[in-house]
Amino acid sequence: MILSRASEYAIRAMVYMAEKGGDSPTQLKDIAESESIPFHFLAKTMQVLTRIRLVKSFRGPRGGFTLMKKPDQIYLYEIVNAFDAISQWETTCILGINPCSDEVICPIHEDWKPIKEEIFKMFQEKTLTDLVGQITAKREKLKELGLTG
Amino acid sequence: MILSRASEYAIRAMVYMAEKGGDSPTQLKDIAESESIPFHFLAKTMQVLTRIRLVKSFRGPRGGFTLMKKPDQIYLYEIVNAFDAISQWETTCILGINPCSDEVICPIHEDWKPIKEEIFKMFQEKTLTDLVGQITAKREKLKELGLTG
DNA sequence: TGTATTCAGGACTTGGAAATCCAATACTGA
DNA sequence: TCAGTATTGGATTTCCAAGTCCTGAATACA
Repeated sequence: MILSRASEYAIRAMVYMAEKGGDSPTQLKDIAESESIPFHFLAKTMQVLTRIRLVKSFRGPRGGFTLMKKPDQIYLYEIVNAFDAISQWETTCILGINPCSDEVICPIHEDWKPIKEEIFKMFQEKTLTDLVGQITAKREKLKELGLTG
Repeated sequence: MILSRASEYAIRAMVYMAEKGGDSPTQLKDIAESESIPFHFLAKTMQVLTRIRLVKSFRGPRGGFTLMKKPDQIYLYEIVNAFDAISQWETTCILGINPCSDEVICPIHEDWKPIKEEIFKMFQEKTLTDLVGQITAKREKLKELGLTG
């Protein structure tokens, strides 16, 4: 809706890794199955995360991925911005009359700006640690209520 | 970014019509040229607005479109929801773990919910009248500063 | 050293939004 | 009634995100 699939998958994959903890790498196959993410698509996604050094990859048997920082040091903003260039929102006009800035305002700029900032703040303050455990909890509740998970 | 092209175009087209005022219909060609919107695409967009009775269409010479209500009675929400089903956001999970509700919350639900509501409120409160004049003003300023309009 | 395992990355396909094209219809004014 | 004008709506194309496939490269361990 607001985020691309790649961003959604990346967040969920990293939260999953944070939940597993430990020093041994988490494998793509494991993540993809547990999180119901298309394997090959997740592979691409992880390549990006590796390139921007949010995760470290290990090839070969017992290979996989590990987080490069402690979960409470990994902010959602870093992940999301890798795929959705969220930082560009700053100057993107909600009505398509670009660019938008404090100098050249869009008709609903004054209303949209604070909202935009709230979204930024949300991604900038949330860390993986804040999400640990909650995704699993949600899935269980969905199952309990007989809704698709 | 948040809205589809169709929504953006629809808002701009209707604001343009509101600005012209008068009783005589505004033509597609006129709107498309003034707003730099692809003619044929706008045609489709206007068809939708006609179907949901936000505008009335007239065929033939001196035909075109007129607003079905006074500009201060036309809320952005009505327009946007016709193209982007914004009302469905209510239960759409920002991390892709659908559905999301107050009962089954997404990991960042508590943070996202108030933001979502602010966005709703913005579209629900803003009318065409609130935008009249401002788009033109913005374009002039962009031109003045030598930026693309 | 050989082989199975795992990620890397280029090429390709699919799906849906965005954009285009064209024939049909409705209307105006002469 | 006729010619010209403007919207209607179905069909098609384009574009990009999402998803798939395949070969190659690195690694562990027997």
